[in-house]
Amino acid sequence: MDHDELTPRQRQILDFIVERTRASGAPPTRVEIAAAFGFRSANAAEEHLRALVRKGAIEMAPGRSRGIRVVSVATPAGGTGVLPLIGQVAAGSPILAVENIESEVAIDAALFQPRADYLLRVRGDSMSGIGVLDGDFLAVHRSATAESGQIVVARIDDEVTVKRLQRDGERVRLCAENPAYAPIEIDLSRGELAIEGLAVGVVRRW
Amino acid sequence: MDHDELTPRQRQILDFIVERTRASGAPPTRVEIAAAFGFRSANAAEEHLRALVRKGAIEMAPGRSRGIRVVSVATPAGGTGVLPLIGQVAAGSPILAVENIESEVAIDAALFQPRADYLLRVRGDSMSGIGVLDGDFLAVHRSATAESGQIVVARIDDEVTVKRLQRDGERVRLCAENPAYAPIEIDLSRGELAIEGLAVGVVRRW
DNA sequence: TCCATGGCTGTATGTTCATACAGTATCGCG
DNA sequence: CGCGATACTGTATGAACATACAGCCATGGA
Repeated sequence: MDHDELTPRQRQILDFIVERTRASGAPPTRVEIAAAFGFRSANAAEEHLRALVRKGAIEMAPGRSRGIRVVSVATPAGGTGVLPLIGQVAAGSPILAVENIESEVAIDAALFQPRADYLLRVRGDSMSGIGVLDGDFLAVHRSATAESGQIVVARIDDEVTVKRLQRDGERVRLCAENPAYAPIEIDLSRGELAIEGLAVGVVRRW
Repeated sequence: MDHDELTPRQRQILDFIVERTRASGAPPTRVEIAAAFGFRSANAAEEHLRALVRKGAIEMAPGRSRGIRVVSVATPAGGTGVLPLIGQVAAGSPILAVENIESEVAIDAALFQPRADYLLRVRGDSMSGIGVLDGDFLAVHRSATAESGQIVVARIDDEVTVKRLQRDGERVRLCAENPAYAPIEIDLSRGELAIEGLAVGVVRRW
């Protein structure tokens, strides 16, 4: 984890290993490392590798060719996440109901904070002011509550909408981020508002 | 690409190579493949590998240990893709150089079309007109060429920038999507423009 | 029927690789 | 000053690997 204590030379070696692994599909050998750095002896590479193992930057499988593994630099907490993509939400159905799931998208849910539970296809340009366009996928974290100022996925009269929440005591407003749309005023005491989740990110494919 | 013509056995071998590469960090050797399938001869693995090369499923580097590379790009079951996230590009360095890679993000590269090769952190609001904001991650497909009208990642005077390309014969313009920024005019014959890639999507985390 | 292809066993050879041991030189630290 | 750590050169050895060649058996065309 904390291989900040690496010497500059050791960091170069580590970088080379990462780069070479990515480029060629397998980690380099001692001789390849030596060649890349101009060492006349493969042992120089060997000793650098030992230092990297000692400092926790890599692991080595004994006796195994190209048995170098870079520790932890790569994936932060491997999330082999697949998020459901919600297209249109049928009236009266829960958002995550099977019939609403258009497909599954391979994205790590932990990319977003708090973690995303699903992607919602945005329709219309009511949020264009904050760069959320028609057709974008909104990453949504399920939550029944929200704080003033947050972008929420809400359900009003059985319709799912994305708006910015503004709370002022008992009075709540759902504001579009587009001057062409008027805010929606809601009286909480009548309980017409159901918050479905918080917007935590956007994914757009061109 | 279309190795549907693989026999069931060959597909098993290919799957094993993919799995093993992911699990151990390097492709398996002939002996390891033979051991995994119970072959009593490493040559059985060798011949399977040759068949896979013939059918375009893998490539092999001659004389190189663990020199197997799986050609297929869209990882099979949904794709556990990981894209490098490029923060700031050091002047004079290739975009994908290790020192530019800030982290890795678990997103299926095949989510985008054409496939994304890396994510580039956007700085500034010059593309805010099309919903690309400061801090967004631009999904980029590597390409040295682009057509008029496309959003490109280009390098001018050793600086990486995102703009819309407009080509008019020998004259090329790089336009911001923000009226506050003036278009950049470039004479192609002087060769000052290097196109690094095409924008294929956006990822934003709030 | 012959022949190509897939799928193996068995043996062998030369290269690639990991790794140990013996040195040399520099540098910062107590 | 001496010691340990870094950063190498040089040599060596055995295990790991890629890969060629010689066969065997089955299946599915031509």
